[in-house]
Amino acid sequence: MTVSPQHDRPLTPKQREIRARETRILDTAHPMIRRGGLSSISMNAIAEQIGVTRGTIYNHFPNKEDILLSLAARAVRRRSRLFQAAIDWAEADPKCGSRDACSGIGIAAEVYVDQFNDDFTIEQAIRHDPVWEKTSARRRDVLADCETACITQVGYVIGHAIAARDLEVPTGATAEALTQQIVFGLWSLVYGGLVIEATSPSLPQSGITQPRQTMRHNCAALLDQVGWQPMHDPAHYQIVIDKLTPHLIATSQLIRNQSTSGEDS
Amino acid sequence: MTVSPQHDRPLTPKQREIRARETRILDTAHPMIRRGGLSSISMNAIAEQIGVTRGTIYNHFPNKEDILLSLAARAVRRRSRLFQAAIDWAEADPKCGSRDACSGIGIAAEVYVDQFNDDFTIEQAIRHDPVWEKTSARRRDVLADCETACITQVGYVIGHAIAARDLEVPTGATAEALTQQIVFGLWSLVYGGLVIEATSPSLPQSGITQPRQTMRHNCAALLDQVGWQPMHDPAHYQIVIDKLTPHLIATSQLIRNQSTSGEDS
DNA sequence: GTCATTTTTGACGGGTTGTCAGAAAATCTA
DNA sequence: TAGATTTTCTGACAACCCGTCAAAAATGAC
Repeated sequence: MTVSPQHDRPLTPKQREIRARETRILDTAHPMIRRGGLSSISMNAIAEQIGVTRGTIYNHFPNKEDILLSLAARAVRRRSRLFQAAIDWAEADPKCGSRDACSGIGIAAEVYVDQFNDDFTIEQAIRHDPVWEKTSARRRDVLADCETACITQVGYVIGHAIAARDLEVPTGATAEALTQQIVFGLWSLVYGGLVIEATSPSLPQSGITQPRQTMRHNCAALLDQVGWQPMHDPAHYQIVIDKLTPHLIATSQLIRNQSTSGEDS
Repeated sequence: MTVSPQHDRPLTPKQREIRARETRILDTAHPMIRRGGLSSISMNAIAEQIGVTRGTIYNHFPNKEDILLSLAARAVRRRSRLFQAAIDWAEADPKCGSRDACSGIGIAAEVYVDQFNDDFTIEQAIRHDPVWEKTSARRRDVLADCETACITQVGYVIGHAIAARDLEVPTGATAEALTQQIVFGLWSLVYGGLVIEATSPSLPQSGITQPRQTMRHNCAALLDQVGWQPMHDPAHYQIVIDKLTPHLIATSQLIRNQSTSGEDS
């Protein structure tokens, strides 16, 4: 917002500094979550840590909530890259079919929650109206686009499954309806399951002792129910998990190390 | 609103007033959500509205978060009563089997979100660590018990289904494992679906145009997959929805009007 | 080196939470 | 009923935090 739209002119040192600071703010805010929880993020603390006054931060973000929203957009981008890694991995292996790619995305979601737990926390935090209502519409749109991209990845896999005849569209139904059902089903099952696991202390008390395994089982049940070939084979599934998980963890490391720069808005 | 007369130890007028105030605080805080959102709840506002100083409120609750937690416990109790209404309704109708009772709980969850939307909001809000970490352990336990009660209701229905042979425990598996799978599956599907519906603006953009219908469809698919008899019949399901929903809405009205007193802790 | 422009500052006003010593009220006792 | 004791309430206080804005400082063009 403080940077004037200069396209051809080389950036002046000051402009460079300002642009870099946007990233620096986010890089500073993010690790605070791990150290002191979400509530430890404050304009004060961020400003102090990067050696600048609060007023300056407000030149970049209109409020704290918008910083959170930007962090959330980053988080979703990371998740999306993990999804893509799973898809690529499955497509590269001739032994893997479309269904494995789909399962792989589920595994990727699990790895994401484990490897980028703070990001997962952020994603949940920004949903809450005290946060949400203060955010700017522009950044909300950016986030929505990131999320749509994630959904699109799942849709892509489903589309390929239909094209490959692994998945039959029932007579009288449309591919869109089927896609909607699967996407929303898996989304609810995985997102809901992981949120419940992360935030419901009464889980073991309620007889849910193995949420992850149960979650996978339920996803498989859903895919079986819509007739996604090949049908669930626990042994094969376990092999996919065992081989894909380390790959995704390595990818996580890669993502984490990569510069967080790029478009932020 | 009036506490049942205690025989052994008559309450002094002052004690009565104090005890009643606990309820009054909650009754005052709750409607603030509808008016100004969650962020409009403040010790200041509550104290002012019931004609007392902030200090007095702190004699009842150690902080704002504990008030929210108490409201959440109330909320879960309301949901539980709605669940029970659905179960009772299904058991009273000879045309309804165990599976209808299970579906009924799902309908009840939908009605709960629609009729007690503020309560649903509260339930989500207290999960967030900035809130959660400030709450007292005692009240957290109370809440956990309320939630366990809800889960137990679902477990009860599943147990009856197994007993009635509507649901077969697969050879090599235990009833506990099957129950866990169904409970966690439905919980994730419904809770996740409703949270996504309520907080994800990118939903239509992502091709999810009918979240509720899709959600029901997926629940039915899950129950079909585990072989819960009778198998899904859209027509019959619709009849259950059409008859049960008004009943549950009426029950909601009843619950809403009923005194919110009782154990609060 | 000058001067217009951009950027940063830091003090200000308004809010919130939680505490606590002292005031007030209620209850008890004689 | 009057005083003593206990309980309860108060309101000021300290410590945060947020967002603004006029004035100061830095920048960079000429």
